[in-house]
Amino acid sequence: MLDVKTIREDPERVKRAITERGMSVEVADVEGVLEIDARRREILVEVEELKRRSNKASEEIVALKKKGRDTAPVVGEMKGISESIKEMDTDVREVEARIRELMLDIPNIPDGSVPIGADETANVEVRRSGKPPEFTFKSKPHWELGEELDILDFQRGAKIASSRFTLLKGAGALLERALMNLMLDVHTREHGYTEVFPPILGNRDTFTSTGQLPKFEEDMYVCSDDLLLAPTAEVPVTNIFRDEIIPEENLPIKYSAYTPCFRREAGSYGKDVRGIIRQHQFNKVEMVKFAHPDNSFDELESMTADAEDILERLGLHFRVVSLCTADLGFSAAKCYDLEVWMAGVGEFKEISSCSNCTDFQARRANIRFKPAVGGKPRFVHTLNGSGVAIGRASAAVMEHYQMDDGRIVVPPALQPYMGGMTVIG
RNA sequence: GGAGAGAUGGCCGAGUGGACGAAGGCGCACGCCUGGAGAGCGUGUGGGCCCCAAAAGGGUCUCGAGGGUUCGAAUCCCUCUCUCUCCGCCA
Repeated sequence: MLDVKTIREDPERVKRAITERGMSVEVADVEGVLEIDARRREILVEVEELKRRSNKASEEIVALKKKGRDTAPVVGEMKGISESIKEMDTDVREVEARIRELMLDIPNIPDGSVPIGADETANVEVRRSGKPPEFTFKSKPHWELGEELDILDFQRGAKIASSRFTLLKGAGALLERALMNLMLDVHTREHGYTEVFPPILGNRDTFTSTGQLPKFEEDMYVCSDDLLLAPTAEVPVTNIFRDEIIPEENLPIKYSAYTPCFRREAGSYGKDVRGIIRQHQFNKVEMVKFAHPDNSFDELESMTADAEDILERLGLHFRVVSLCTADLGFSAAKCYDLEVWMAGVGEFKEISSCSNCTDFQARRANIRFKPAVGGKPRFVHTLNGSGVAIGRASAAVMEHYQMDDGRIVVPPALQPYMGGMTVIG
C-alpha cells in the first residue's frame, strides 16, 4: 500500500507508475482515492468538532452534579449531538473502508533504476555467471532423464493429486532434500540469515499484508476454514512482524526458510506442462529481510548475491535480469530475476526472484521500526528472494550434469548432502 | 469436540458508569549525587488520524475486535478472535 499522502501530493507520479506497469488506471483508481480522501477529511473536521463539544458538555454535567444543580438542559443538548456523531462516525467508517479498498489495488511505485518497458523484452540483463555445459551427445530434458532413472514419477503424481504434481523417488527425493539442506546451511552459516520454519497456512490478514489478497485470490489455494496455503514463504515470514515496532538497532533482520509452496497456476494452461518446472506444489528456500529504508537497495544487491552464490556452488550457468516496469511484481519497487540455464532444453528459466518491496508491504502489514535517536516510528522496507527454488534447481542440476548414458553426476557441493553419492543412476 | 478462566501502556498490575492514556511498581531516557558504579532523589517516557505551509500548538480516537445500552463505557449487555487450565481425541 502506498501512503495516501503520496497520492494526495503527487497523483501524477502514481498514475505514471501504474501506466508504466501496464495497468489500467480504472483498476488502480487514483482519482477515486483523491476524491474519497478529500471527502473523508471534510467529514473528520466536522465530526471532531462535534466530539469536542460533546466532551466539553460531559465535563459540564460532572461539574453541575457536583454542585447538585440540574443537568437536564445539558443532557438534552447532548442527546442531539450524540446522534449526529453516531451518524457521521458511520460515514467516516464507510469512507475509510472504501479508500482502503481502492488503496489495496494500487501497486508499488517502481524505483527510478527500473527499466521502463511494456513486456519482458524490456528486461535488462545485468550479468552472467558460469558457462553452459558442452555435450558431445544429444542432451535430454530433465523429465526424460528423471523418468528413465525412475526418480521422477509424473503418472503417479497425477494419480495421487492432479497434473502438475510429481512423485519424487529415491535419488530424486534425496536430491531435493540435499538442495534444501545446502541452501539453508549456506544462508544460515555463511550469509547471516536466521532459519525459521513458519506456518504454511495463513489467514486473510497475512495474505493481504504481502499483497496476494485481494487482487490475486484466484492464484491461491483457499482451505474450507478460510486459511490459505502459502505460495511462497515470503507470505508467512514477512508477517512475522506484522503490527510490531522493531528497535532500529535490530535492523536488518534476515530470515531464511524452507517451505513447500502452493500455487494454482491459474491462467498458465499449456505453459511448462512437462517436467517439474511449474508445479502446484514445489519446494523453495526463501530469504526475507526487514531493512532500514536508507539501505534497502544495498540489501537487495546482497540478497541477490546470496542467491547467486547458491547457483555458483552448484556450478550452474545463469544470468541476472533486472525486471522492467511491466514485469515487476505488484508489491515490488525493484526486482532481479536469476535465470538458470536449463541445459537439456537450451533456455534460461527463472529460478529466483529477489525483490525490494520498500515500504509497500510494511505499510499494509504495519511493520515499523523505532529510530534509535528518537522520533516517530517509520515503516521498514521488506525484501524477499528465492534462495532458490528447489524443484527448478533440481531440474537444472539434472540437465546440466547429465551424461551420455542418462546417468547424472552429483555436483561436489551436493555430495556430502547425499551420503557421498557421486552419480545418480 | 466439551467445561471453565482470562485479554488494560515496553513489562507487571490497579481500576465495575462521570476530569485525564488510565493509580502503583518495574524497565528505559535525561538530570542531580559519586573518584566511578550502585543506591537515592527529580523529570520524562505509547500509537493512529485531522487542522496548520512547516514547526510550535490544538483537536480527536485508542484499555483484544466489532456491535449495543447510556447524555457519558476500560467498567454494563451481545457477538467474534486469541491465550491459558481441565476433560476427550490424536502425530
